[in-house]
Amino acid sequence: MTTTSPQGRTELLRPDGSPVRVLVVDDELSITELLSMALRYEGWQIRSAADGTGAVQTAREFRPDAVVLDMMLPDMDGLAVLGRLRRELPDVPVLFLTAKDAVEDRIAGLTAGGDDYVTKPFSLEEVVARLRGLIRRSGAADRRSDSVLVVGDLTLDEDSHEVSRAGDGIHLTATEFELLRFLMRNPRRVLSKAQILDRVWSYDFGGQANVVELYISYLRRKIDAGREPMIHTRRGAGYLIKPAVS
Amino acid sequence: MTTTSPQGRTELLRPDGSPVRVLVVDDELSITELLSMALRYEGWQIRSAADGTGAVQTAREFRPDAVVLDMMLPDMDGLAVLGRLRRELPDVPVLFLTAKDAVEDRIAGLTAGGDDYVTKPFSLEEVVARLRGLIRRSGAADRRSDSVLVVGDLTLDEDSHEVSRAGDGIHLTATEFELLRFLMRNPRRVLSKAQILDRVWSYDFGGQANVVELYISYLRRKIDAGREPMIHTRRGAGYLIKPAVS
DNA sequence: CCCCCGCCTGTGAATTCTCTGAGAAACCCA
DNA sequence: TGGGTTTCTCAGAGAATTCACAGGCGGGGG
Repeated sequence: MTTTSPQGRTELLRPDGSPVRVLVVDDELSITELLSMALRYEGWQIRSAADGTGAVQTAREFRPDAVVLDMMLPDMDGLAVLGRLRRELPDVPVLFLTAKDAVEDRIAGLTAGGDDYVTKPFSLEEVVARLRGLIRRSGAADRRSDSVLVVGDLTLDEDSHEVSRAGDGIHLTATEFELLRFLMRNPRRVLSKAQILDRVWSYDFGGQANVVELYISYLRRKIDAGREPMIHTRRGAGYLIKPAVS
Repeated sequence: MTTTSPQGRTELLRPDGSPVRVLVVDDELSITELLSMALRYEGWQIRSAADGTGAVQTAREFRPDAVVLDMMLPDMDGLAVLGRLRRELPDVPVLFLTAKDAVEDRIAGLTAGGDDYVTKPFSLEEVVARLRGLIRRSGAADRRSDSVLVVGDLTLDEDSHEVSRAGDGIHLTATEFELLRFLMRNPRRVLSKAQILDRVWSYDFGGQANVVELYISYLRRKIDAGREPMIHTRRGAGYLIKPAVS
């Protein structure tokens, strides 16, 4: 089931109307804090654990609808944690966090079961999107909720990553896609460059804030090119997207 | 929930009808005083603390709906304070105060959880507006409260920063927008130039008082242009805005 | 009725913000 | 390993915004 808040954002809910529950497992406090903050903001209920033992314990009583699991934990191997979690909650989808250079083949095998993974350092947009996908597909949330964002004649499919305006397919790079997704999930709302940076770029990004301007520029070329513009600048405040008409 | 006071101002209230509670944390007394005064004027209940330890302590018993937190505290790092606050009050939104040049510093990720920040020196309008936004979105206040101010046929949307009169969109600059917002939040009430200056301009503004006249003039051109005027001068007292049809 | 003070507004300059081209570095896939 | 793609830095151009200054206007007290 989905519901629309007054701000116009759509939230995932469980069939019984209660908030989705997510368990976050990572030994770095800064990561669990960051994720907890961001996921709570999605309207989800969050519990966190710092090691495998704690994870299994918490899972038993919290009964989460999804788990975010760092593969690198102090007390036991990620696979072992996964095994015990599965004994506890056979059907819960898991989003793995892995180091960039980690053995991807092992992960690949694991995600065959409908799970998914992101590499550190990740962007929050990425984590939230993957998690939404997992929860949606697991059936914990109402299945009718779909994965297509629409603003005016612009559509973005979060599953297939297809974007089109007025029927014309548009090719976007990964970063462009995430930026557009963030804008489209907050239509008609001014988003500051800081907000965009925090959400779309990795948490360890230390570069110039003008990458946001740059990517807005890229998006405009692809999306607004020769059409009625949908992406608008609010000088001194940020950017927003809205349907072309009105 | 929102309610309208006898003076015609709309106030944010918690679902149970009690006033919103805000904790202000800053080591400079002049800042906490300034903020406390301004926020009390909004009808909110304010408590303040001068350091991290005091902040956590006060938060524990005061249970604020929002926190204003200076990132630069004598006893501990802003992030450390944040962590402890979060342990105490997982869902409370935080408005960070940061020095202008320290923005890049370690603000990264902070706005991701729905939090927000303003740079010093700030204007009170800015702080109040951001705080209202945070509280509104956090759900501490009734969700029916929305982000659109209306006076006569003039509307101002705080989310999209859009302004229109009788359906015609009007483009305002950042300062014009803040001034109009202040006027519209106090319809039919005379606001002195001093009040406006204190509220809309940064607290360290050292310029000529006639910027207010100047910006009123700008607003009139854009809003009253060729229409029944809504912005009125009370010679010797100040300005006020009210619906055109008296 | 006149003058003073407060208010209005045109001009222009300094500043800040945004956009975008060019190119280097990292990345990806074969 | 090699070429195409993507990400990001740097820097200059250009535009928008802010603000000071100063002359003009006009309301209303005397």
